Amino acid sequence: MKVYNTLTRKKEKFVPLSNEAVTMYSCGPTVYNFAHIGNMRTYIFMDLLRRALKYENFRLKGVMNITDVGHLQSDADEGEDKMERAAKAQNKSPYEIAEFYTNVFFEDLDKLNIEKPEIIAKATEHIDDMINYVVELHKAGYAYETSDGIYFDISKFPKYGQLSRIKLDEQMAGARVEENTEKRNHQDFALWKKAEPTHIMQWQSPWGMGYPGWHIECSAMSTKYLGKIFDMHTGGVDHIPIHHENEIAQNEALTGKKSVNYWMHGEFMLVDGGKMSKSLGNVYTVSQLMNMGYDPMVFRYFCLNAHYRKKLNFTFEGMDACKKAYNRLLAALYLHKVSAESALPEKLEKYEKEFYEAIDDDLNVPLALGILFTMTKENPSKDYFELALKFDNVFGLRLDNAGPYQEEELKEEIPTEVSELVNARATAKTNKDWAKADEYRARITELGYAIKDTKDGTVLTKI
RNA sequence: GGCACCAUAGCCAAGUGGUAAGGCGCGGGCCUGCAAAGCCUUUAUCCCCAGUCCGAAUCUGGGUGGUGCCUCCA
Repeated sequence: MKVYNTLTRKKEKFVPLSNEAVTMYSCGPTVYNFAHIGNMRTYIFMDLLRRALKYENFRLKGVMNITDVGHLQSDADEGEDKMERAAKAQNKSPYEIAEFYTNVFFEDLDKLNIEKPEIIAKATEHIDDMINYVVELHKAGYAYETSDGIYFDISKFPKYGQLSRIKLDEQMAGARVEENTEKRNHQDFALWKKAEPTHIMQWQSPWGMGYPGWHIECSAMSTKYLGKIFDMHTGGVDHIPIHHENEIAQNEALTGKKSVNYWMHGEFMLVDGGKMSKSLGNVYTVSQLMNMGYDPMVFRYFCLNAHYRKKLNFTFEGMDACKKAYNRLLAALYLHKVSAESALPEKLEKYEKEFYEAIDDDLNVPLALGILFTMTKENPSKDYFELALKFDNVFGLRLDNAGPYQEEELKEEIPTEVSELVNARATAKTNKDWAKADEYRARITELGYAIKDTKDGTVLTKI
């Protein structure tokens, strides 16, 4: 498989360190709030990568972190802890908050048919590993203590900035962040923070009570489960400049060796052409989409329709298009499912090869979807259905749900006024009184229902 | 100010040197009393300018426009 490596900014052939299993670390959620659809896009990307690797017969050892430790609002060492703020707002303990949102997160993964990585690592269960890591860095001279914590000394790691390709001296030092005067370098980041007595989540450490910095969490846990050097690391593009840069510094300071061979990042999802943000009120969750009548698979399809390294603009117009496309896809596949015919082996081979090449080329899933659509246009054959299911090992679109095209069932009760009109229209139709029939239909429409005459009878849908 | 990405039909989106996948929509047709749904079918020369090449959406240079990051962030 060829994958795009952020480190080299090139597509490279993927060669694992070991034949046993691909070692992959994926940045997971901070569980202080609902994950939104932008977050989920990144996990869908991770899932596609995992599925594609499996399709190519790699075995996997994946780790995903659950950040259930509070981190500060800003790296400027001020501001409130996110977990604590949520806890206060909901009058619960941080652990309750974390548990609640962790569960919701996994439910969302399930809804979107995202496979859980083999190992799920909670930050609060790895505090000792983090402390040990900080101690090591401190001993080796890469960290120093200030009045409020232990910081990583960037100047001791000259390679800093290799992933994002920033030049440190060109950054606007302190432009939007209050400088912490005790820090030796502007980019130095906290490995461990000393806690104020009021801070709820804190642990005993060689530096008194405190809590870990965000970046050390991922380094400690990836090292613990995957070793100092592993194959792949995934995350969102926003993590490139700070979080992953810091991880590299932490991991490589001690070994002097490249810690991750392939860095892969999923692009952002935009909403209406701009950034998703709570203040703009354009943040959606999977549950909200479901309440609006969108099956989670429609959202997954929406994400699959664009390459993972391209920004994807979320609009409801786009979602409607995908909803239709997805439903038609299932309907088309159903014709193959119920067919007893066989397909020409050379055609099956051709589609399978095209699909493989698309996936193999840095996960060109949009192209692969196009291939699937083209295949469904073939004369119905159970073989095409079987092949589609094989493709679905990568797509994860639950194509086995293929069934005859169905109108959405009305979830609510139909008002008697409407059902009476439906009956009256049926009578008028039987009497070939078209004027009356059309009049009834117009009134049904006014009441918010659409009426369709199918060969199996009249169907009502909500407008 | 710095870094990065992007610009393909009405919309979404593949394609990165050999003559524009796929989806939605629109138009046309079949079906229907008429509609709707369904099915069939049609629909672009690739932001602008200059250059390289037998040949460029694809490479180079210069513009213009958009987005993200540089602060927690998927």
